[in-house]
Amino acid sequence: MLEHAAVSSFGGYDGHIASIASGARAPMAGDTNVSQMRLPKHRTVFLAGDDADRLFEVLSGAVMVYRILDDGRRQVVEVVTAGGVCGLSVGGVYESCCETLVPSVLRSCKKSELVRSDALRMRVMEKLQAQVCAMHEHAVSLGRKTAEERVCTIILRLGMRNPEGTSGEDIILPLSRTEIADYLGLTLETVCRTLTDLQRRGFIEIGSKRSSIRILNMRKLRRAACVEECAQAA
Amino acid sequence: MLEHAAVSSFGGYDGHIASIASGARAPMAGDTNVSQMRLPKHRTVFLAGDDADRLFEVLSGAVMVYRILDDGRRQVVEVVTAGGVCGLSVGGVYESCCETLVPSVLRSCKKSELVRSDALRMRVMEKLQAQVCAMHEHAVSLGRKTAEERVCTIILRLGMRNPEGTSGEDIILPLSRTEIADYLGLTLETVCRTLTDLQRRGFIEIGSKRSSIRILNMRKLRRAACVEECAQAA
DNA sequence: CGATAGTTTGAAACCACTCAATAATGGTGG
DNA sequence: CCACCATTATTGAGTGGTTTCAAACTATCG
Repeated sequence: MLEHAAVSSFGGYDGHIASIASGARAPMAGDTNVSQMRLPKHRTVFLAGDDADRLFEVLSGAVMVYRILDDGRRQVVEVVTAGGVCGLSVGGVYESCCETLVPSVLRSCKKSELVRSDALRMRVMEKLQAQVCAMHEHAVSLGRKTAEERVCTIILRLGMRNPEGTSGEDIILPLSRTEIADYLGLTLETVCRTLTDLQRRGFIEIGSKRSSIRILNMRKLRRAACVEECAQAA
Repeated sequence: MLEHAAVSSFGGYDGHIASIASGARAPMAGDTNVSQMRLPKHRTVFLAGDDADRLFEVLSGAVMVYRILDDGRRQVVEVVTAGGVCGLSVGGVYESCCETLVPSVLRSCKKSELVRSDALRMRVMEKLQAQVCAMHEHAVSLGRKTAEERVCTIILRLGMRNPEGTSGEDIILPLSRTEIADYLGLTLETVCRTLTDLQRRGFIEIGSKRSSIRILNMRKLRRAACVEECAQAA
């Protein structure tokens, strides 16, 4: 069935992980210095206001980090896939919420480990660098791109595993329309309309399962996304 | 004259540093592993496309990191003040441009130093954490806040050195209207109009030098900024 | 004191949002 | 397996906040 599937897209790779359902909240690893957990989709990893004593590494799957304003507006500030980290904070508590988008495996460790373990620190720092760069990209989208450019950009990013120019392979979106909207700073209606329009113009084809998208014309999509060619696959 | 002055605001503190004018571009530290430079305002530190072999620490002053799209749209993705770092990259070249906003002192080092020096790595990592959190805030502004909320937010941030609730002290903006606009994802006209409106309503007072602003009603400004109280001064 | 860059203000246009209704999907239980 | 329900997605019409284009105004510097 896999109504949600591989994410890779945002920088790592992924596999389908059967979820082991648990409570309504990710089991916190008490005082264990390092622990690993397998979470089903849409499981809260941490909430704004929680003690920010742990750092999380996404081993597989994907999570989103988001904030909610008093009046309910939500902004997904980061989508973290395999290879990324989350759970940073400046004060003693998390300032954002975090939940899985798809079944995911996370490793968490106490932040005090960062001071102790050189290997961990090295790893985290490299991931942080990549994530800062990704946030810059995101800021450009949010600040200066039109709705269409933003939607094209996220499609390209989610489809990045595809070989260059290989229009045609299906991309499974790990995000719902609402989540895409909250990530792109748009409304879900605008996201829908834009997707429909891109399909009408032959850029993409939306699958019958709405979470799958096929790129029909990579060149047009790239142009419409307004991204400078930069990141080449390692 | 100090038409541009203390920045502090974004997390560090600042002093006025007499600039030593040099060429049109910051002198690159050749192959020196670590070097320090004092730059006047509006000096380019690096450009998108440059070899990304160096990392920069802002010792005093402030810089902005920005991108320019093909059609000229610009987005300031980050304002880095004393204590912050810039110059990260995923590939071999910088993807953004960076220039000083005010006279600043920067220390740069070869990225290979990161692997070698444990102290440096530790320091950079901590700064990166804070900057990721700041980027999250910024993403909320760009994605979900109205023009007025964004402008109020940046004023508060630029005035953060002020003791809680001390409305009345002058804040010197290190950014021009255009730069504020490019940082907030707005046009300079909207920034102007919004500032004027905030003044008309008694939230702030704009100095005769347009780069200085006085907060008249901190409570109203906070409410209008739509920020949850979070970061308390250390 | 004139020139230039930066800022402010105005009027009209447009993109994205809001509100609202319909359609499709996915899961549940008979 | 199919009917039913809740959720998610799509489409439409009208509004509004921001942008765009244009013109004045103000500082700053030689």
